Amino acid sequence: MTDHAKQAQASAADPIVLIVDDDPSMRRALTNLFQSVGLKVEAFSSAAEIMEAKPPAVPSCLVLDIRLPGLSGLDLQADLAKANIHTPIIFITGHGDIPMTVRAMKSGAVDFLTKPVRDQDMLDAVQAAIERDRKRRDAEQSISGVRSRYEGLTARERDVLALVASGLMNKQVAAELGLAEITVKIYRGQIMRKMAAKSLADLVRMTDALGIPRNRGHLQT
Amino acid sequence: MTDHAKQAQASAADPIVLIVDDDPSMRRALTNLFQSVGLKVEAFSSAAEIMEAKPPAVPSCLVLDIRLPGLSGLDLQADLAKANIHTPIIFITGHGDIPMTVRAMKSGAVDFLTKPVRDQDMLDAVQAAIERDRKRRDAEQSISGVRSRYEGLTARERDVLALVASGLMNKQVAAELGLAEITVKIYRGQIMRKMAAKSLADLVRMTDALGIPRNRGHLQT
DNA sequence: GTGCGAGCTATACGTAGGTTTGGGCCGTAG
DNA sequence: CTACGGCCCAAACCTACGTATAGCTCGCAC
Repeated sequence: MTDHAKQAQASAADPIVLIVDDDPSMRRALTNLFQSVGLKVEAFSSAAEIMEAKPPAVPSCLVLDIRLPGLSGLDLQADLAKANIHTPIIFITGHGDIPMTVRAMKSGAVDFLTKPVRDQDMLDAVQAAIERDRKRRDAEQSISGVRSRYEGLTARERDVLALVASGLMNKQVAAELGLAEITVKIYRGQIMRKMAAKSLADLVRMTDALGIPRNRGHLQT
Repeated sequence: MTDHAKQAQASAADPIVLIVDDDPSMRRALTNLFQSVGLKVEAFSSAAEIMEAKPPAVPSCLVLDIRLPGLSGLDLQADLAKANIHTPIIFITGHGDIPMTVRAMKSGAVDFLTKPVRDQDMLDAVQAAIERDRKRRDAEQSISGVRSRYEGLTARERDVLALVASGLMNKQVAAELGLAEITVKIYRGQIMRKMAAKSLADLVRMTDALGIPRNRGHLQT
C-alpha cells in the first residue's frame, strides 16, 4: 500500500464529531475544543440540517443542544432512532430538567451535560461515545459478511441450514423436510461452501449471529 | 399439585418491591400504593438496613430515595453493583440535580422520579423494573444449569471441550493437546454426557453462553 | 426450443465421529 | 495397602458425514 493510500485510509477511519447547536459561538467553541485534540468536526445549526446530511461512515458521535430551532434535541434523537441511525448522542443543556434527562438517557444517550460544560467532561463524554460507536460498527460489520452470504443461499438451503444448526442429524433433517438423506448431505456441503464455514461450530455461531430460529435442540436448564 | 402448594408457589414467585426511605410517611404512602395494586412490599429506613437483608429470590425492584441517612442512594447503588446484586433501582428525589440523574442512569437505574411523584409514573416504573428483573433472572437461570455441569468437568475435559467447540476435528484436538485421537473421542463422549448436550450444536451454544474462549475457528468478515 | 439453475435422488467410497471392552500409570483419601 | 478417580491408550465395530459421478423434473429466460 502506498503512503498516499495509507493516509487516505487513515483519514477515512478517523472519528468525527457532529455538532448541532443554533448558537454560533457555541459551535465555534466546541469545534475548537475538539480540533485541539485532533478530532474531525462537522457543525450544524438545526436538526433539519443534520437530517439532510448522510450518516457518517466512520465512528462518530453527536453533540446536541437539547433546545434547538424546529425539532428539539430529544425529537431528533427519536427521529434518528426511527431512521435506524444509532450514532451515540451527548446532550448539552442550559435549562434542562430531570424528566428531560431521564428521557434522554433512557433513549440511549451517552451523557447529558449542563452548561457551563467543563472541557474535560465534554472530551471524556465524546471519547466514550466514539468508542461505543466504534464497537457497534465493528459488531455490525462482523456479521454483514455472514448476512450477505446467507442471502446467497437458496430457499431449500436455508431450510436445511436451520435444521442442521438446530443440531438435527442429516437423516432427521431429511425426515423433517421429506427428503432423502443424500439430498440433505449435498445441500449441507453447499451451505458450508457458500457460508464459508470451516466447521459445524462456525455454522452454528453464524446462524445464532443472524438470529435464525431453532426448530429443535434447546439448551436445558 | 395441591391447592395449598399452588398457593405457596404463587406467593413465592410473586414480585416484591423494596422501599428505602428515611421518611416514615413516605414509606407508608408508597407501601399503600404498591399494595393497592397487589404488589408485595418490604420497607427499610436506611441503606445499611437493606444491605443486611438477604437479596430477594423473586423478581423485585428497589425504590430508593437519593438522600438517605448514612450511605446515599447512589452509594447504595454502587455497593449493590459491587456485591453483584442487580436488582433494578428506581430513584426518587426531592432536590436532585442533573449530574446526579446522569450518574444514576448511567449506572443502570430504571428511572429517576422527582417529588411529588405521580402514582401512575411510579407504578409504571416499578412495572418496568420488575419486568426487567424477571428477564434477567430467567436468563441467569437458563445458564446456571449449564454452568454447574461445566464445573463437573475435569480439567482435561474442559481442554477438549474448548477445542472441540472451536470447530477442530478430533485429530486436530489430539495434536493440539498431545493426545491420541481415540482419547479425544472418549473425552468428547464424556463431555456430551456430562453437559447433557444432545448435539454438537448444543455444545457450541453452551460454551458460548459460558463465555469460553475459542482457540481457533473465528467468524469471517 | 435451448439453456440454465433449483430441486431432488442413487450408487459408491472414503473419512470423521462415537461406543465398548479392556487395560495401563499415577496420586490421594481412607 | 487398597480403593478410587483422573488420565491415557488400543482394537474392533458401527454410525454419521461428505464428496464425486450421474441423472431426473420443472420452471423460466432468451
